[in-house]
Amino acid sequence: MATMKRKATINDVARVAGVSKGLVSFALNDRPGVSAETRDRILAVARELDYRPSVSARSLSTRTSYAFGLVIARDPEILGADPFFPSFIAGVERVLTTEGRALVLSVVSDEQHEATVYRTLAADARVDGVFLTDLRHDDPRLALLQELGMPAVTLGRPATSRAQESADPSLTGPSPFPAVVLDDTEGVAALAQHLLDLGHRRIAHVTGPRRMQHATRRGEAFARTLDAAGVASDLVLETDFTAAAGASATDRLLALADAPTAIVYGNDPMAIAGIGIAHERGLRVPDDLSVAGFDDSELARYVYPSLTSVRTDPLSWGESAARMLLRLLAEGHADDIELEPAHVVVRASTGPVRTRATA
Amino acid sequence: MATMKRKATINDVARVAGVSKGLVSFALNDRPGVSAETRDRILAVARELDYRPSVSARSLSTRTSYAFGLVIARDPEILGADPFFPSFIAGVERVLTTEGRALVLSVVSDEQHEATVYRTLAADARVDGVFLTDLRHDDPRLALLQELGMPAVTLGRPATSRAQESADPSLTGPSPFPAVVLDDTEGVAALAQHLLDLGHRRIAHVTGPRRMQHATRRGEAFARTLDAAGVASDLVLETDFTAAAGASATDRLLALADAPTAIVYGNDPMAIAGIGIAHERGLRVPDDLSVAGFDDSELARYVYPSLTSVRTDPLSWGESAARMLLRLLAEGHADDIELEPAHVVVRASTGPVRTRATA
DNA sequence: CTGAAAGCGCTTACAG
DNA sequence: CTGAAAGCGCTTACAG
Repeated sequence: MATMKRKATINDVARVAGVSKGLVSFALNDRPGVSAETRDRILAVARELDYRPSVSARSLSTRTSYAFGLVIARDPEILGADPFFPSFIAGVERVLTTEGRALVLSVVSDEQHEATVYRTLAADARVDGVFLTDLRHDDPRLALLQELGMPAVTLGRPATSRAQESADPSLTGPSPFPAVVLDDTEGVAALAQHLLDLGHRRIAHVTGPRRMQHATRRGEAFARTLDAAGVASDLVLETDFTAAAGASATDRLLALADAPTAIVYGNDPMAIAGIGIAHERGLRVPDDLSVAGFDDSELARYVYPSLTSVRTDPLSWGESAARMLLRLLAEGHADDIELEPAHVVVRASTGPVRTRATA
Repeated sequence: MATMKRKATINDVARVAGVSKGLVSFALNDRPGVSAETRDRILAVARELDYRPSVSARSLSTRTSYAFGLVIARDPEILGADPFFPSFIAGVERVLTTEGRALVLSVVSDEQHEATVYRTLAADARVDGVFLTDLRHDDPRLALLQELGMPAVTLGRPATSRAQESADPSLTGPSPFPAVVLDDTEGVAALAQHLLDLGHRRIAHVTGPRRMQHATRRGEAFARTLDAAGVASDLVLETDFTAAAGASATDRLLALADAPTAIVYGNDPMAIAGIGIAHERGLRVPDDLSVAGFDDSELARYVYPSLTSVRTDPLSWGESAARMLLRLLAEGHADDIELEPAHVVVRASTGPVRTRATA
């Protein structure tokens, strides 16, 4: 196991194997045109020398970086509070490491800076493709990435689906990128129904930023379910996903003359903060107020009362997205993927409406 | 603003400026030997052409990747629950992006796989240096990175400080790397004292994995403070930092005949889970049980009761670590940095011991 | 102060 | 099936 002083290069392999370095390259990238025995010999030598192709040399030749990018435009505080991204990233990693790809991560605190980061990533050819999360309405990144010629995979299908795309594909359609879709509307609708079944008739929705498509989409699914039951769906508050915003939204809702008996939040941290506010006001959960979160983070099961939430699966979302991006680059296109839809996990924070003295 | 079809290369700049590409390179990297006016002309042309040096070409020439690495060996679930890393990463990013560096992130679920990742990062020359977090006792990464010749910065100083290093620097000392230190012992000691002052005499400590140096270090600081007050410091439970582990540790502690009146946890999620268990058992916090966390995550302020915690500052930790790694690479060495020590943030989850009927 | 040339370690037509 | 050569876009001694 003598550690070699200098890293072996393709020239070393060629010399030892007694062939040209071009042939080594062919053998290693198993391209046709190398006899079986020559290839075997070359591979044996490569293994022997512990040869690993230089990424930067390959990159320069092939104009490929062998890395994918993820740009997250969220405030650091929110990033830390919301377990979605760490899990998503872990899923991405799980696939990339086995494929010899690296993940280049960028965190920007505001969406203004975002474009600069993508441009730099593209100009420096740092990454071969990117993951697009937190899709927004009329998301400027779609056009930007197209302009940059940067392949991408979106989490969720942009609002105007590719199916409705203009017949002329040369026109900039709504989404030029394949999507890995996890239907959250079903879970949201089931959650709304769950609350209706418990007798709630005054239900509030504390959503994420409206400019994000998933917030709007979930909001609509939620409202539809309430509407279908003849229950008002006007109690909607928009937040930035922070626990702080969740807390203050809860405060406002509970101060209402006609306060809700149930509140559904866009993520678990906000719901947990909501429970905190309820307790502070002397309300019992779920006797006086039912509360539900979203994403079903680890903590949901352990807070008191344990939190009803909607389980998405960020880890496998990450895995699928990574595999899709690999496929997109290898084959030039990739079909949309549908993951298991989100589903409700009922715990102790939601319960039947307590019968009150009729107003 | 006509978008150029082909990216400008150094040759384009040289041609337009009427000089050799070598001179362009000198001017851009402002090295001596270029007259002021020539440099200005070259820079003007570069700007005009929107020229950006190719990272892979530079990398190949300089054997530098212009990227730093962070390998996290934690289970995805824990990663998601613990806000430390997202904030730390955000801090790192804040510095790197302005310096034209990228962050390559790797998440591995177990420490066995860790070595492979570092070796690959080094063999592929993916990164110029790495951040070492969650330092362990006799951490194998120290020797590994030395063997690989990979520069690094550690979060916290390895247990055996560099000051105590053997006189012969050629021998593998305890830590060959500079450290950015955030003293957490002070905050932990202050927290212990806070509980003592409230009258607690039976105080438990639910720590992170003992193989991690910060867990041991904090544990010692905690025990020292209790010992100095003549209070037993034997109630220590080790966990893996998950909320699940925090919950079960709490369960065990509260089932004790001589159950603690206060429990301190190694991170906030565990403390929040602890509050959950206490409530489930019909205990009131802090009347029947005081609870405190660590790291002071956003949620701490919004749970009920709001959580006393120890505030470290992952964001500036990340910033400092990034700056230190840049300096280490630029100048070949860097001095250790001491950040503001951690301090206690007292909230509603800790309170005076309730007088009980004496047993 | 400036230019011409070699080299970093690969890939890829182009010949044979 | 194999070799020799050019090229990717930089940096860096080496000359002048």
